[in-house]
Amino acid sequence: MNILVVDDDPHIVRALAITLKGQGYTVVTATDGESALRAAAQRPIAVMILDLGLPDMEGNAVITAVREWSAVPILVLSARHGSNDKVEALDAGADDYITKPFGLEELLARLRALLRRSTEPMEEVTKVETSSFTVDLGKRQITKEGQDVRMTPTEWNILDILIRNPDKLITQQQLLTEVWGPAYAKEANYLRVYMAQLRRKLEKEPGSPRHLITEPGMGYRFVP
Amino acid sequence: MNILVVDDDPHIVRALAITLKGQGYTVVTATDGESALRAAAQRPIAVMILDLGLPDMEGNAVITAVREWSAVPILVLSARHGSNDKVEALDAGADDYITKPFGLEELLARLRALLRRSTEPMEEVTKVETSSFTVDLGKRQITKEGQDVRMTPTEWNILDILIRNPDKLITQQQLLTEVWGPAYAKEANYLRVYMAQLRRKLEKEPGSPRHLITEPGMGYRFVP
DNA sequence: GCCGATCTTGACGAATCCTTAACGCCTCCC
DNA sequence: GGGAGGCGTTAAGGATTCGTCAAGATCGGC
Repeated sequence: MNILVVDDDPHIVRALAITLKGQGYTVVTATDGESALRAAAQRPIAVMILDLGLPDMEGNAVITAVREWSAVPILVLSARHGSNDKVEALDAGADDYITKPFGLEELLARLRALLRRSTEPMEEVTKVETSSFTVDLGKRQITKEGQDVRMTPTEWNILDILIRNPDKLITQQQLLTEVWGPAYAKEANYLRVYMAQLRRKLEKEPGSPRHLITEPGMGYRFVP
Repeated sequence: MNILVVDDDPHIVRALAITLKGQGYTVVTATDGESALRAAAQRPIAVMILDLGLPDMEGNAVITAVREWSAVPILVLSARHGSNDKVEALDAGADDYITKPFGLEELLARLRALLRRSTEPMEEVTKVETSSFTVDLGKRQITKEGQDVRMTPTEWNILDILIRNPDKLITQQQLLTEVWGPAYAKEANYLRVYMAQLRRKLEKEPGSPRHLITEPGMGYRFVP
């Protein structure tokens, strides 16, 4: 998680960097607008913390330039309390505005709020492809030879667990307790029935499965 | 664009409402936590402006309750300047925090920043066409065989969610909580009634739908 | 205060899914 | 070689869910 800190005062940059690193973030720094824009272009940035009093560029110009091509959240630091400055920065594309001097805790909390919102819409890229079928975990959609394959809730539950743990052995008890509840931990019959159905729907040769593998005496395994 | 204003002081509510309406927003108001939650569940809210000094509930409790089922941006107003209050509110799920007294211009600018970010990721999927009907999300207009089709608010809410997620399975709970609020998560009856109405209005053969598909036991899916 | 539109609620066959049992195959071990 | 246990397959019943209809309740506008 890269955080870009831009401030012309090296002391502030260093202090912020230490604090942020202590929180587990990776920190990238810049002391002027030019290098800030370059740094932002070089690597993926999760949040940009931007001081408005830069030597080479008007602060709002930096915001506008970044917004030309990126939607990265921008948190503005400024020594100016004027309402006008805030409005201009926010309307230029900033997401938040704190006036110096600020509390570190507040800065971190606002940072978390921004990160929460920006990483939330990041839907997990959950598309798994095998030689005979494709599964889109997000859409809950399965395709086999161009055709959509329908799944019942129980079938989907089982498949979901197996696919989210590729190549990993899932014991029968794990599957049973996850899908049916702990009370059914010994109903291994259910698994046989449903694994057979899954194979009939997904495998090219259900008789000799290549992706939904049985580990005799142990459990099942999904092999992409 | 609905904005929900929550404050126990009627003067502030009225002043804010007038200002916001002047900006072209639609304003919904509440003076305590209970009614705020109810109001938020009743209709789609674009932003929630929340005062923390409510008579019936702890302010952060309101935030937590809303976050149970909605990602709506929350802007907190508070008379308390303490850093701790800010951190707690932000970590509870608020997106921004302004201390009273505040400048109206700043409030509006922060509001714009929140709206920009929450509506930005909304892909411009404004027009969807299928073999039997056309939907214009922006104009809220539906055409079937040259004829305009009328939708009730609830019908539209459901259709809107489904169409904005083409091919994606939407759970019954998702639909119920998004349209009716989290308290109705088990009223699967409603969905059956409304899905039948949507099909009667949109599908060529409502008996065997081709675009509004049921996934038994799970939910519904819109297939273009 | 009335009327129309919309939303809620209940009930009923129909479709779908889950459970259960039976049978045959295979492997492993005695 | 035979038996036991685990596994795959199939089919039928019972349980759950779905689609449909209609009537009562609620809301909003005139």
